[in-house]
Amino acid sequence: MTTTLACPEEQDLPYNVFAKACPSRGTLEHVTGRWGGLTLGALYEGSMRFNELRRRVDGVSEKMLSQTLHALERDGLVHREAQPTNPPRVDYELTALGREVAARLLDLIHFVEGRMDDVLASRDRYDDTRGAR
Amino acid sequence: MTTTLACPEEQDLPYNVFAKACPSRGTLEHVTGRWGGLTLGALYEGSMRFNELRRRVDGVSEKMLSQTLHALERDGLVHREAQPTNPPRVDYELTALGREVAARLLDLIHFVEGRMDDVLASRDRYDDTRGAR
DNA sequence: CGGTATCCCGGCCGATACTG
DNA sequence: CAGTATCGGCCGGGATACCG
Repeated sequence: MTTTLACPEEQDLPYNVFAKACPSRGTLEHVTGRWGGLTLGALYEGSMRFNELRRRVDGVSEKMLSQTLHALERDGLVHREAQPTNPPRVDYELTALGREVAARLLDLIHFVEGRMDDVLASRDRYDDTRGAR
Repeated sequence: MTTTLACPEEQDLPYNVFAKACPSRGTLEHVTGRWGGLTLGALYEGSMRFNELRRRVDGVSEKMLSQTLHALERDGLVHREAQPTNPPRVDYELTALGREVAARLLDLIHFVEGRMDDVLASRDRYDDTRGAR
């Protein structure tokens, strides 16, 4: 690298996702993974039960939702509250840290949703010029 | 859903990532995918050449970087500028749209990096109580 | 340098069945 | 309802070889 650092807040932290071995890369993958992002986004609306969450995150299987929730709970982003009733009732909710992460994620999600027309138009142009080949 | 909508800017757009078939989900996966996010983050620092990018995004293979760049270019987030010199020189840079996406992504990335100590502490607690089982 | 083509393995993930 | 267990397909993605 030369001296250019256009990045507005280039931090000098011990963690750096760009490094292969940095644990932050793993957490980022939990957060931005196929189901992690949608799960955090759904829980931002409020506490939810397992099957409620399953319906909200269209297409997720029981197994993947379970795995995803475990990973997020382990990272301290989701809190699991089980009531020993019968039938059992378990509620999932974001922790304070989870809410901060989810807010940033939703900002990204909403932005992308809002610009999908541009994206689809770009795809058409790309496919027209390159696909003709 | 009931009436609770805690989400601050619940939009009424034609695109909704939570729906399985929505194209925005695909774009979001390009953006937040394993290599997509890091590639956009790296390019936020400025225009870069292929191998420069490869070195910056530690661990990415030629094949995956190539695939990732194609997907991002198709979605209109990255612009590819090839100069027909010899040896060839190709520069990649973010489009205006790409910069906006990358800025939001970096906000998330930096936040996660900054809170990794909390995350790692949470993991230790989780593994202590649950792993003992 | 800046890629593409091919091979192939591991693990992501869905489907199904079962438990408390 | 809220999961776990197990199986198997498929494809993400690394390694290698090759091209302009």
